[in-house]
Amino acid sequence: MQFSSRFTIATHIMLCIAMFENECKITSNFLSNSINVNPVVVRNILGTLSRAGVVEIKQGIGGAFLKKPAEEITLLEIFKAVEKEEPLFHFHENPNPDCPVGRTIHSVLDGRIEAVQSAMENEMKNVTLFQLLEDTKKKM
Amino acid sequence: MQFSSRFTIATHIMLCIAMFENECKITSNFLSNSINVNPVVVRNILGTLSRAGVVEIKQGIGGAFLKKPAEEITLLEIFKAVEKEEPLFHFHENPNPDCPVGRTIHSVLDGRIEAVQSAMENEMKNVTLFQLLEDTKKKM
DNA sequence: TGTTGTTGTAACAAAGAACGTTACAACTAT
DNA sequence: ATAGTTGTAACGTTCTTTGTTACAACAACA
Repeated sequence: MQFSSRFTIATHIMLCIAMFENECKITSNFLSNSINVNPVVVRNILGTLSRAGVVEIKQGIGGAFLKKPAEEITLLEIFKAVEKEEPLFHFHENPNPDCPVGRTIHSVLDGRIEAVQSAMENEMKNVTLFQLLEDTKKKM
Repeated sequence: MQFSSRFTIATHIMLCIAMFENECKITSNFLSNSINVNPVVVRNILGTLSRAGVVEIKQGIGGAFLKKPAEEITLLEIFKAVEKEEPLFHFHENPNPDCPVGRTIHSVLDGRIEAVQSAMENEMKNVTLFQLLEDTKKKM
């Protein structure tokens, strides 16, 4: 199991916008060239980022811009924009209620699973686009 | 994206063994009845748990047993037994080395991604089968 | 007003993963 | 030998991911 590459692509998109929005027009072609992926893939992901309220896209004329300061955009926001809102773990659906374990497995495990998911999300919440931008500038 | 139900099924299996191994013979049929899933699915997962060294299976005669005390078996061990060893996030493969962002995106993001994965794994490492067993007994 | 460069989206295809199922060889106590 | 198991191969179905073509809708601008 792996998260789809939508997340790393979306992060790449956000970084490019943050880095270049004042230098040139960021079109889906520009982005697809940096990411090396089909422009339609970029446009779709860009669309979800726009609906999530982190970027603004100029229709017709073209161009993408951050809708918030990079300091206020976290990895978690990007992640949630491109991943379906669903529990991280797929639970088997119909454990047998006649078995003591089957009857209780959900209530025993649900909290633990949520804790795992929270741990993951908290880690992502602590990383901002601004930090990634600084890291990128340092490595350029 | 979701982790496959193999993980919750495997945990269900481990809990059943821990709970009943001294009371009755734990066969794939017994387990499939509690979990409500095909016996072959159980046998496959039981096989990976056995290869991971957490259970022992009696061939021919049948029956599954814990190979370590429940206190020493963590959710992480169960998780790793049933999930492929691969990075949690699928990175887009060929970012453009001629773009400053494309050139550095890997080195900027890899560490952050590992931190997310570690956060998840640490959370799982802190839960033992023994704790789940106690929780189950309380709720019975 | 027509042209040009965009975005948004539908439609399709290929590949892989998840899950369920049948079938059967191999094994072991009795 | 029999009966109850496990191990595993072989399918089939469904869903997700990823890439692709095609084209309508849109907005600046000559």
